[in-house]
Amino acid sequence: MTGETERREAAEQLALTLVGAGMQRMGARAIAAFLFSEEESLTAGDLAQELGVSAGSVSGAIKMVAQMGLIERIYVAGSRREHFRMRDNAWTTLYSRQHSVVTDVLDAVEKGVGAVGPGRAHDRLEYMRDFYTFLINEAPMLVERFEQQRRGEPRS
Amino acid sequence: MTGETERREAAEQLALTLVGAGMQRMGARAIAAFLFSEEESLTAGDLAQELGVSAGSVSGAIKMVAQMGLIERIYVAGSRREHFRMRDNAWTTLYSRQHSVVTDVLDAVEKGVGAVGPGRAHDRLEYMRDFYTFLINEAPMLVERFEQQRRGEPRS
DNA sequence: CCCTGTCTTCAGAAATTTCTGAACATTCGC
DNA sequence: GCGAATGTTCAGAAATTTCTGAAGACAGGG
Repeated sequence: MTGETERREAAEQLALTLVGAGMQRMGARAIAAFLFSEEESLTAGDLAQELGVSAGSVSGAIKMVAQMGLIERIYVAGSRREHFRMRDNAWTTLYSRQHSVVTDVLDAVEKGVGAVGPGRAHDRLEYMRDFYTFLINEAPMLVERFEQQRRGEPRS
Repeated sequence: MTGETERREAAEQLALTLVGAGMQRMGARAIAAFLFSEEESLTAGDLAQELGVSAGSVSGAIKMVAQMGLIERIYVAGSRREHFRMRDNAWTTLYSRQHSVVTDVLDAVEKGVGAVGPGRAHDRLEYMRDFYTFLINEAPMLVERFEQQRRGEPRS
């Protein structure tokens, strides 16, 4: 049975790598806390205590990760607080959502294709457009395939 | 025939969306400049002029995008300057490289799996590990598939 | 060897992001 | 409706990132 300290350190370590991957600090710490928690759900107060930060920071972090689709609110009878838990499909959802940023890029590329005449730049832009379009089309199938595969071999 | 101003604006616009996608500002502006350039290659000086920034900034930006595998140095006879050009497979390369950050995350998750006993946290960590492992395995095939498909229908 | 053109490094300035804390809003039980 | 518990907002402080400019390193021609 491993210690509480070790668990927290592993959580902080994961948060750091998520920051390295582009996520914002407090959001990363929050999602790591959810991921590593043995509780069914956490409240804003729980998080503030676990992370040692102000209520304001927690409010912002929760809004962010909820917006990303990683956590959801659940209703707990007899509690006035807002309880949140990590969604089961959080990571596949996150992967699918990257699409919104990819479509933004794609829009900008399309504008570029329209803004330059034939030539090297035009060719490069077309290539980029084609690849990102391909990714957007393929991602849902990829996720689907993962879920099927996982259903196939349910437990380790 | 579209104007120079329009081309620059489209480039800056794309740079901004890349920043939104997590890339650093000057690196994004540099890669956009390469993408939109009609020249075969650009030098640090060209970039400094095109972007209106200092030589120091350009040096850092070039190092960054070269490190990402998006541009490569080419040797131009009779020129003492270092010429760079965007690699043909820049975007597929970039996609494949994301793996290094994904593997970092994966390492942290592995540590987490080891650090918690059986329970909810353990299950969540395993799920996350399985999904990211799946992605890492699938990505090369995805890129391969794109390239094959593109070879099939060469030009629009 | 020196000189010139080119690129890199790095300390500090500037800009941006992130966090806090306190005031305010909301909700629910009574 | 009132009061207590909980959550949100926002202005400013703190921390971090990014850019610049000047000094220095390096390479090649003469």
